[in-house]
Amino acid sequence: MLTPAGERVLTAASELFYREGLNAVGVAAVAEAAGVTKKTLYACFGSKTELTVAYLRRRHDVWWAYLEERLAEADRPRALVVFDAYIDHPRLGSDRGCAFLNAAAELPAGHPGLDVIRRHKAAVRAKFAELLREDAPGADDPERLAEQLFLLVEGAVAHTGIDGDAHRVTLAREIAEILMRDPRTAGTR
Amino acid sequence: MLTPAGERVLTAASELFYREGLNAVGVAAVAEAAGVTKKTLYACFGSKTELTVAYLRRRHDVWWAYLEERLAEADRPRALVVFDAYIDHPRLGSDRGCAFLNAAAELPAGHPGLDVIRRHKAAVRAKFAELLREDAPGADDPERLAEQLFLLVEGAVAHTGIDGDAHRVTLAREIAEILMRDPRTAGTR
DNA sequence: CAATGTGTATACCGATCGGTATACCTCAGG
DNA sequence: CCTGAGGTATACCGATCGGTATACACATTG
Repeated sequence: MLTPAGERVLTAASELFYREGLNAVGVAAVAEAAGVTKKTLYACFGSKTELTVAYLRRRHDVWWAYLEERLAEADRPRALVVFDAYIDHPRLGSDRGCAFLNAAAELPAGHPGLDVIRRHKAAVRAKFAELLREDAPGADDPERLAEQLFLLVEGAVAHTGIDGDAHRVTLAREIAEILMRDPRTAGTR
Repeated sequence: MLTPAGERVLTAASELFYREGLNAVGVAAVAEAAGVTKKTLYACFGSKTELTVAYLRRRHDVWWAYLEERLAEADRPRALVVFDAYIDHPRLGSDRGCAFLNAAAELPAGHPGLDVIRRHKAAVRAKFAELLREDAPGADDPERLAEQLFLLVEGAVAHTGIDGDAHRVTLAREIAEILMRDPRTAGTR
């Protein structure tokens, strides 16, 4: 469990890390933004590496909870809801693109944050497969279609950081619609 | 024109910036890798910002020349060659993903390198449109299909950095093939 | 009451950051 | 011959990096 001060540190870190980048933000800046001393920051997180991991985990948890919420009230087929969740999450900024792809671009090999990122991406991909299996039990190759949808959404959010808006996610959603309608997407010919 | 020493600096910077990230590599490390003093580096490039811009420009030029080379000897439709160029460029590393997306994740707002990145991406997108127009003059909406193919390749190379290999580019190529074959991809219904 | 945990404030550590200064070398071209 | 461009080597600058040390305040809780 995080102390109240630790919670403020994590909130400030999430904001700064996403907006400025991991390497561009020092622990002193995080502490000051949280209204906390460096000592408190290190008492709660131990190191910048662990704070980075906590930031990525929190980001995943928040987005995932929102996704599940949207999925619960959606009608079939639900796979497209994943795109919607990327487009209009109310609290997570999107103008700087995907926080996980951005972090992956900065983290050195072996950084524990990379595992969090890979697990997040694997979870999204697995969710696509789960939704496709449940909503269209007779589909040719749901695993393969899941991989395709995953690729689409990845590409869209990747470019969101350069564009400054999420219009390509909408485009990706349209392509996804086509793929889900067309039996040939399974790659059987 | 660059002096021989300047050329070595740019080569070393390209390698290091791509492998380690822009913010993780200091000018001293670049100079040492190039076998050059910092003074020479600054005589040639003036600042790390300008060196970064030169790195991005060079990266675009090298890849673009390779793309044109592949396109010249390809048969129609040539749009898929863009995917191939991403998959197997012999000299540019691909295990760290797209150098431009990675750089965009690190550069602060207002950095001149961002313009180089946007121009690079716009050039790729325009090349798709050009190829589609020339190879399939009767197509419904080549601009829209170009946008879709662009999105696919962007997504694939974005994830290449996390995967460590380019297998998703191959997947994107397969989806592109489907889209190019199907008249519905123009989004007319 | 005392003790523990959570916090503040401040100063410090060695290392590295981007960038500059001084002094010397070397070699091609007028 | 000699000048100037393109180098090298080294030392330095103030700022910031991640991380630690010392000392004090204020609660809750046993």
